[in-house]
Amino acid sequence: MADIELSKAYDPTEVEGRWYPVWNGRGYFRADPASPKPPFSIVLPPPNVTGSLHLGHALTATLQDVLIRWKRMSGYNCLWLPGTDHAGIATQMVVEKELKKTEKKSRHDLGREEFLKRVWQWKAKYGARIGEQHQVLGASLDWTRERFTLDAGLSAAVREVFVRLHDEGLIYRAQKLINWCPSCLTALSDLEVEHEEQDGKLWHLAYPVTGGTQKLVVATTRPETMLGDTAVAVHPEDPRYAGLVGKTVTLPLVGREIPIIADAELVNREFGTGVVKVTPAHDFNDYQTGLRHKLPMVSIFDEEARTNAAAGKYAGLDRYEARKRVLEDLTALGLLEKEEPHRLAIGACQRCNTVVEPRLSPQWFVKIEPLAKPAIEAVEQGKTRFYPEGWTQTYFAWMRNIHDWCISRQLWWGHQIPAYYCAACSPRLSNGTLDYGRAEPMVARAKPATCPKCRGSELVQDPDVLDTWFSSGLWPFSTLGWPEWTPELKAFYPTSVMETGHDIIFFWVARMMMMGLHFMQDVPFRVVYLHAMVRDEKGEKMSKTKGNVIDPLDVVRGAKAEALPPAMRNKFPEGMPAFGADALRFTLASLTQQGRDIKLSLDRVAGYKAFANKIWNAARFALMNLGDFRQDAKHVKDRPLSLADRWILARLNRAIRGTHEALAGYQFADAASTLYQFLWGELCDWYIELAKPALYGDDPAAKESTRATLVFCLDQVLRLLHPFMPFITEEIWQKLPLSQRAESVMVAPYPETDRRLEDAAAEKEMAPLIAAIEGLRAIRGESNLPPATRLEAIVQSPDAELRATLERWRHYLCALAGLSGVTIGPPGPKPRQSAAFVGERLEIFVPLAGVIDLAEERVRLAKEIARSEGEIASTTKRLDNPSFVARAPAEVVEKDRARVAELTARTAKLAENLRRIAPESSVPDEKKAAPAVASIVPTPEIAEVKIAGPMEGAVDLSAEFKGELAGMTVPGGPDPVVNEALEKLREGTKSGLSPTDHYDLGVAYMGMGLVDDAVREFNAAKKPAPKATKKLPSKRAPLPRSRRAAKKPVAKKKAKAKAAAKKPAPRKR
RNA sequence: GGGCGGAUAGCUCAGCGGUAGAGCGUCGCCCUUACAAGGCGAAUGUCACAGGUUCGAGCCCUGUUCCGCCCA
Repeated sequence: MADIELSKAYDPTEVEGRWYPVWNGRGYFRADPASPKPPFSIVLPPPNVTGSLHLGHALTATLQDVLIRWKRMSGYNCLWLPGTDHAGIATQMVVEKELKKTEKKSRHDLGREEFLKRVWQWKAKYGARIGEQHQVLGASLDWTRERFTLDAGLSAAVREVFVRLHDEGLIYRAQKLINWCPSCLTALSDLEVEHEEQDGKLWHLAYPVTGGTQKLVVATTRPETMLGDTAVAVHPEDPRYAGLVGKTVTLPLVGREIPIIADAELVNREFGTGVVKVTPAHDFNDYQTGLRHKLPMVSIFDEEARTNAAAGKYAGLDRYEARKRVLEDLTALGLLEKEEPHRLAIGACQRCNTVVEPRLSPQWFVKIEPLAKPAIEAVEQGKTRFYPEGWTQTYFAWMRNIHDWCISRQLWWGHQIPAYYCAACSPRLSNGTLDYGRAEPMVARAKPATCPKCRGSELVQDPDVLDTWFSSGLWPFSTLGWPEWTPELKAFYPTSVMETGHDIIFFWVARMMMMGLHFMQDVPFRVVYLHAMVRDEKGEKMSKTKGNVIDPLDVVRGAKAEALPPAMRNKFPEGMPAFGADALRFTLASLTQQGRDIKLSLDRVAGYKAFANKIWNAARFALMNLGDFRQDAKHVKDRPLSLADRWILARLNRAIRGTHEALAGYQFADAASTLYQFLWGELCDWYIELAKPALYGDDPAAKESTRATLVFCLDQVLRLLHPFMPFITEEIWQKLPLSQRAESVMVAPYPETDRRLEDAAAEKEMAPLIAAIEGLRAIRGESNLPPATRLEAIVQSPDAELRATLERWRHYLCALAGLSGVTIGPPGPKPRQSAAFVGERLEIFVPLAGVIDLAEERVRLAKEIARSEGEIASTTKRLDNPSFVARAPAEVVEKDRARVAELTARTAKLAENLRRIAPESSVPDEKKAAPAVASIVPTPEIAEVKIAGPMEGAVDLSAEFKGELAGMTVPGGPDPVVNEALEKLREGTKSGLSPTDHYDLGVAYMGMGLVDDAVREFNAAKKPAPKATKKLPSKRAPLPRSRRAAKKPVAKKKAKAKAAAKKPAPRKR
């Protein structure tokens, strides 16, 4: 296997292009309804057939593929069913626009049949693109079961549902007020209207009371609709208008006499004048009022929202023109009393953004309440669960307040309504065409042969089509063959998970719930996972006009600059690099923790591309060092393993557990982060480094165990990662010298936790090693020592067992910390002029005065001390509180006590070391070690008075402190170093301070707890002696003592170390 | 008007009672033969504001202010 060489850098484009056809060709994506394995199914939310994938689709594809691949590898019989939606209005509009552009024709020029032919052509041309894009993303969809909402089968299902609901009285036809788009010329459901608050006006119009001089003033935002007023309403208990109810007003401009009615529901006494005009044919509230009071309903607009004959002399105007004219004329008559600014919500068509016009027209409706009730109960009973949970309430709120659903659309592209009219006996309009509004529909699965009434044989189908969501509401079962009782339906309904964007919870999720329960007597899915909306990195919605749309395929395959939208071109003037599908998928999965928006930053994608490269190189390292190793049947734990081997296997087991738990809870980001952390933070950063001595060494047994461990870990982690990064994992996995290999990682079993891999002892043993290595690296890093400089270290520990451990693994220490040698022993004489690391139960010294920058080392130690003391202070404060000790759980108190003890010891050691590396001659004797700095802390009061913060600019420190320091005494004993420094300050030497002075001053500051100042002095001590004045760092003035104490300087351990060492449990949920 | 989500490091976000975290970015030192798409080290936070509960509060409660979404 030694011949296997990977290229140095991972090239996603080359690799990703190869695998999809292989997987698909081998039939891995195909579900088998006859399989004995437990089923797991997801139906892909069908994208618009003529559209192209955006990042929201990529997110959907990623999350679903993660679930599907995970379950497939876990032994489930997985069905992931792809398909597309005919998307009625959207598609028809696109094709109409194209038609206008290329042939300058409208759909009416072509006629219905010809136009539909064109749409089908369009579908044939672009429909395949969705599929191709999913393949680029690696989505393991079962293409043999691809569906389209207008397929014959699905259309049959739609007709069946329509007829059955109609027979059950749940679908009816009625003349009702509906939302109408005057541009799309169709009815819309409530959901397809988008409300937006705008600045508008409120006009006060005076209506003269009939037969008198009195006027009623109504307030309205739509004065033009007064032409269709059929009443004015007041509140029944409004004293202002008592006595007027029952009288009439004469509608200005029109001359119609209309009643004054009392209606407590419609009228809000506080709003406007307390008098409301009632236009039942053009306002939903007024419509209800009209029904309550049996008012006439006068429609004044035609289908394009232009005034019709009912508008009298105003007929033929656009609604806004009509408004203008009405206002002009009312003004002329002196009936416009007032005009004031007013915020109002405007409803606009979801598709074309035209302001919708409520319109009275005959439409088909679904009586929704009987369908909603079971859908509410199913969720209440937990038959379907929402993730994130919060959506449950949103779902309930909508479902409990639901209105009948207008399902007919005056479009051509869609499922034509299976209702038929007799051409012979149906009423006709004056122009001779059939009057569908009054005709009696016959609902049937197929066109009836004759009219049951007149025996006429010419029947015409209702020209309207159904709302697109009507057919998509059936998607979870219509795609499985319903109304036939197919094996697929039996095996895969209810589906396991519905994963989609939260924006269509009402449009789609709710309707699938209702339809599924009604026709399948069971919920359509057990779990609904609703993902956030993908936005650009600034949180802005992606839109073509903003030019910030990111095409997932550009991210995957890269794009030339000129092919990018403007915002992207700015970011990538040289063109967008190919990040690869794996990187995009991993990014999207990692971002799912965010709230309702996902801000996609391409920097993040770049980061995960680097991650892919990291994996690639880890594998490359392994393969280069495997020699002739081949995995055999022996379990990895049956080999003689090194500590590092045992440790990484234990960590692997935790990663397996973490991944499982995260996926089971739909915590995609947690799973991704667990894998990222394990692979990079543990396998690469630690294990591979620890493995090098063995791999490069001469011990064949050590080599063998290391190789076995490496291969085992890679095999397992590649499988774990496969659902997220299918391509790179397959590419590498194929190259591993495994004993029992499946054909592909995607059909290899998903790793399960294995008790044999657990090894708490190894983890515990590694902890001090890692701590020691990190300590040594910190010393090295702070002194800016190049890695080439080998160091000699002395480790002292009172713990014999720990000493033995270190002794045993001294080669790890040497290799990873860059040591030439290490002496391990019990606490004893400390080497002079050495850097020191104080860990738990061990101290490390690096006694190379010539190599290590002792000044840097002093700063480092000072900071360590400060942190330690800070934590001691806060913990002690807590322990000093009697109620804490009394009421807090014993283990918490005990933990705190232990922590204080540990930190106190640590501080003492650190302080001692700080003293021992004092510059010049102030190195004290080993025997007469001065007390730890902590013990000479002066009282805060003194410190507070003493140190005024250095101001900006040059300050003569000695002058500033002169006098102030004169009376200072340091309680806790005469520290010669501190006293000397203070002495010098008191003298106020004009020539400034020597490095030693600065150092001493630093020590003094430390003693006072003034960390910033101390650090500043230690830094100053590193520089050559200054001139007369000393420029202080102009950073910020130190905080007052009290504030600073509140700051919690805390010893921060790197998370890596934390994960690697003590804390055994990885982060959950 | 009702409801929901968000406000934590420069940026994007985890954390939801017991010592403030990650990724990216920043700074320093290194081209150490898996990886410079890299290694090692470092710095960085009045956890929006104001009250309250608690021995203890980003975390729970009550208000407030911003930002965003949904429904009427």
